[in-house]
Amino acid sequence: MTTNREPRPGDVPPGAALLPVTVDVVALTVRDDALHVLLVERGVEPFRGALALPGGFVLPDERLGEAARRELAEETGVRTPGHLEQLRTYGPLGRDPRGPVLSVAHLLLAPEFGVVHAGSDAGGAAWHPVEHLLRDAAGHPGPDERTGATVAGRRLAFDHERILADGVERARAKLEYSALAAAFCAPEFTIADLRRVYEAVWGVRLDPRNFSRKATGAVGFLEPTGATTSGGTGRPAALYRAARPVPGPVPGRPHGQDPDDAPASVPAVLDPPLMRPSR
Amino acid sequence: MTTNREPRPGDVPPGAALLPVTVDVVALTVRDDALHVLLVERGVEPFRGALALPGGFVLPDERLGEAARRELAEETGVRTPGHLEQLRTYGPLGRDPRGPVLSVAHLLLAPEFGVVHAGSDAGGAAWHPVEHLLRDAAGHPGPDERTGATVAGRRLAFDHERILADGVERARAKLEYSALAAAFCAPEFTIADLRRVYEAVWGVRLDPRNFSRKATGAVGFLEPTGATTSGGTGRPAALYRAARPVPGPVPGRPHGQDPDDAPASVPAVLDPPLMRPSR
DNA sequence: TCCCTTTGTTGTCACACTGACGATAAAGCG
DNA sequence: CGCTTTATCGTCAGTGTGACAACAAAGGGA
Repeated sequence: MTTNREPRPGDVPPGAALLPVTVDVVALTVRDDALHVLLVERGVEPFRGALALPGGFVLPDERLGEAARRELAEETGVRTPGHLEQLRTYGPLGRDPRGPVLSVAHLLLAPEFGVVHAGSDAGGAAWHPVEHLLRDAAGHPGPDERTGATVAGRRLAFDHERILADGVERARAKLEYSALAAAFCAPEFTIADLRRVYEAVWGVRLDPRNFSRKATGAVGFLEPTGATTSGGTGRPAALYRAARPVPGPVPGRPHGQDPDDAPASVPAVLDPPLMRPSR
Repeated sequence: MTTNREPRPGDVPPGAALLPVTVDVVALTVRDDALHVLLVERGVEPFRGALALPGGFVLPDERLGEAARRELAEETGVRTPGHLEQLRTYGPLGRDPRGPVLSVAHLLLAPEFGVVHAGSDAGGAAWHPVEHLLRDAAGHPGPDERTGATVAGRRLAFDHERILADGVERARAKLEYSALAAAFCAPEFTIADLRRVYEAVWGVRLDPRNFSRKATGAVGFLEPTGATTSGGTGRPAALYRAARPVPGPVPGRPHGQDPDDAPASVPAVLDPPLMRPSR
């Protein structure tokens, strides 16, 4: 619909700023019943050696969502699955010692994927439990306080701690009123798998009986496959997959879609919502 | 915490894009029991003569929220009141015929304010009913279909129609679980004033008796002043003001704050939420 | 002055949803 | 074959909700 050429100086009023733009990705997954975030160790200044969200500069003629997927692929070595959406824009002042930089943060919710290789300017990507990284910010109290503390107070580069907090809060909120929890699961999953996702993201324990009633009762959420699990301990569980989003736009309700982002794999609105406890 | 100098070419990797960045503002108010948006008529190409959201290029050493307030002031002639928050970032491709431009959209919820003068590059700002501007996008059906249609199909410049739709949807959603409806009202208001805000934004009719029960029952929402209205027709109504936000951060719940944005006048989370009907 | 209209506020009631928890079903394991 | 483990169904009291009756408190006109 329009040309994709470089902006010419004549297009922009004199005095307007031309800003370097980066994308940073809060990639979340559920691993060992705990919420984890993908972090890289910075190999260049500033913040060399510190942990940071994967990300980097947007290239010319590149869309924001493309840039996020590309940076993620470059720094993990794999083409990442999952649901990607824009989170919020930070800056341009007071966040990078090199000068004004605008960062468009994105949020990725995905089943756990293996990290293959260390990128060019980052010393390896790895999953880190978010609980240890958000001790001071207005996070949840946490289910249990371990005595043998790990790397509790490790600080992230730039303003990435705040971006992480915003991303986690967005994920927690979205589980309430959207079907996005399935983005953390394999294509087929049990109600218990889904419940463990909610428990890990919210940091609470949920009653399996009440959760099953609400999850299967919500319209447009789950679709039984007919198959069941086998081989594990205990009674086999029915397998479900995420329900396909409704074809036409719902009249009264929002669609919860980001048309600019990647074609969403798990969208739609949850009705009735699954609210967080302790209201 | 850092220097505010211009980015030097050496700071940015070769190949990274320097992008012009604009802010656009979806300024919403309730006027005559209908949701209105502030639009300007463009005085320069592209889209000269078309209606557009107020906005413009970010200046160097300027924060995003500051730029939004400044552009609003330049194009309306008044220092705008109300709650300002970041909405979403659009672009950089396919939205401006002059080339790639990043737009960080903002949302302003405010009581109606008079527009004073036409800005330098905009031919006058004015309030426009949103209902006429969002006929095709997944908007609500609308309370009644007038026969004598006004400027129903008028198209907005750039991708501003989509930004407007996103802003309206954000406002509709936020009324459910936040105390932001008071941002549309004068400092002191009645329950009926507040109900008319909800009815205008959601495009529905609400039962005054049930609404009164829920609004006064929600914690951290309303604070009675003790005074009542007088002079109008009917029984006088009690006056309220928005409750002050809680001092410390709530442990379990998000604060709903945007620390980068202007010091919010009306924040906090609504408990229990006031849900939109027709679930 | 006395209705009458208008608007705000309190109450009532049936229904749906929720959390707590008992009971049952269906596997593997010794 | 009981025992453990996990999944699933039922029950029941408490609570929020929509629909609606009833009452309260002003102004306006005959």
